[in-house]
Formats: sequence, C-alpha cells, structure tokens
Amino acid sequence: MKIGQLAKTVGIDIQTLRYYESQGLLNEPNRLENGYRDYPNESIERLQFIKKAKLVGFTLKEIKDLLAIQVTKDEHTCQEVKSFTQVKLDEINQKINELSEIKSALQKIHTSCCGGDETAAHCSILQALEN
Amino acid sequence: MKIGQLAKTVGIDIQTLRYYESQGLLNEPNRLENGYRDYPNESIERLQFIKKAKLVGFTLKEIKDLLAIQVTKDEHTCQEVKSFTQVKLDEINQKINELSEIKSALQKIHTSCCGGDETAAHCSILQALEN
DNA sequence: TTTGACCCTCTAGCATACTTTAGGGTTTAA
DNA sequence: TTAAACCCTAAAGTATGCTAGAGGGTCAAA
Repeated sequence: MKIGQLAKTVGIDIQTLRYYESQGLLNEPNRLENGYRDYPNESIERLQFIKKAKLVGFTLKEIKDLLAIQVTKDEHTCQEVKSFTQVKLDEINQKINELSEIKSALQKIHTSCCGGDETAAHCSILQALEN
Repeated sequence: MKIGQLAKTVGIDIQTLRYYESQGLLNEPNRLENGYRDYPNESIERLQFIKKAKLVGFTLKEIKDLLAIQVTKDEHTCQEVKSFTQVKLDEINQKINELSEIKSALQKIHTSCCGGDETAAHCSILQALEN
C-alpha cells in the first residue's frame, strides 16, 4: 500500500508517517520500481499502537522503546512492560501536582481582586506580583 | 548597577537578563562609557515581578503584557488585570483535566497487568495498546 | 604588566513533534 | 496531451525559554 492510502487508513498525515520512519518508529518499507514506499498491512497495526501509546501520554522515543519490546514480546517480561506505565504514571502525577500548586497560588491572587471598573492603581493582583 | 550585580541580586542568570531585554521584558538600560549595561534600581523590582509571574504560570509574552499594564496602572482597570488571571486559570484547569484523563486511561491499563516475571507474550498492557 | 574577573555581540543549540517549503518526478483519467 | 493527484528528498520553520560557544574588549589588583 502506498503512503497516501496508509495515511488515510490510520488517520495520520503523510509527512508525519515519513517523520516516524526517520525517527525509527516505522521500519523502512520496500519501494516500488518508481521509488514510492510500499507498506505491508502490518504497518496499520503498528501505527495504531503508536496512536494509542500517544494517547496515554508516551513520547515518540518511549513508544519506540515500547515497540521494540512489543515485536519481541517473548523475550521480555510483564514486569519490564509495566515499569513503562509506572514511570509514566509517576511523571503525570508529578505534572498534575505542579499544576495544582500553580493553580492554587494563582487562584489565591485571583480571588483577592475585585475585578471591577476602577483603575488598577491598587489592584491586589499587581500588588501580589510586585510585593 | 552592572549586569553581574543585578543577576546576583535577583538570582537570575546574566544571559537570561540579556534575553529578557531582547524579548522586551526589560527596558534597554543606559550604558557606561565602556558599553557596559548600567541598570537602575527599579530593575530589581521589575525582575521580581517577572519571577513571581512566572511562578504562577504566566509565559514571558503574557508577563510582558502584564508589565505594560503595571507601569501604567492608572490607565487600566482591575477588570482588565483580573482577566489575565482568569484566562490563565482556565488554561491550567484544562491542562489538569487533560492530564487527569490521560492518567486514568493509563492507570487502567497499568493495573490490568500482573507485572510478573513471565514473558510479555500475553501482557495486557501491550494488548491494550495493540487492540 | 599580567592575570583573572567581568563585560560585549552574534549565532547556534536544546527538546518535542511535527509542519512547511522548495524543487522536482510519476501516474491516471479525461 | 495535459491537468490533477500523487509521490520523492532535503532543509528550514514553529513554539518556548533559555543556555552555550566563539571571539574579543575592559578593569582592578598584585
């Protein structure tokens, strides 16, 4: 299957497919006589794996590592796979915590301001930032 | 005050100060005869404002806009200032929600896996990504 | 006078995941 | 045959906030 067909099938841009190939997420496909890429059907599944992994927060680099495990499942353990999701969960939790802290600091100065029509000369938000 | 002194005082790298100047967050200071930057004391407060604003999640561009308001407080309203924090709060809440969704999807496939020593041939994490 | 600390500009690099642009060949249907 | 649709590579651009490097001038103390 040519790249345009694959792109349409999996809902990923042609450019992006070539980019994934350059990043090692997609094997280099065979070429037709005219030089066009000729993908096997397995590429569809591989790309669906990539899409799902992206949805749950993995980076392309991580997905590449996950794919390497996936194609040789038998030589890897559940433990190994599960450590990927553990690390990612930790990262996500940390980000959420950071954002929550920022949020409460911001919330605090936000609610302290009247938000009215008067000039900002004594605005408590600005004061909180100056202090 | 020369740039090194200012950098030490506010705890911001020299390079970063020059970068802030290039981005319009810091006015171009006067120069000494030898071409060195000569900062007024007000620069300290301005930089502290920038630091605080960064802490509550504003981008440099937003901080630049906030600073423009701050230096002409009298010509602006609390309403105007408060809309900045509102927009930012909305953004942060949205990010938190997105991360929470990712987290629960990931959590789900994470807990479904035994995480044991056996091969990943039937690993439910990989299956969830393949599906 | 020389050495180390300090200052300058300009340019490039980093990380991430693409997207765009330039320039050009191939295929297919009317 | 010609125009539209499709394919190719390579390089640069996007956003963000710095950070690093090259190459070179200035200042103060010993």
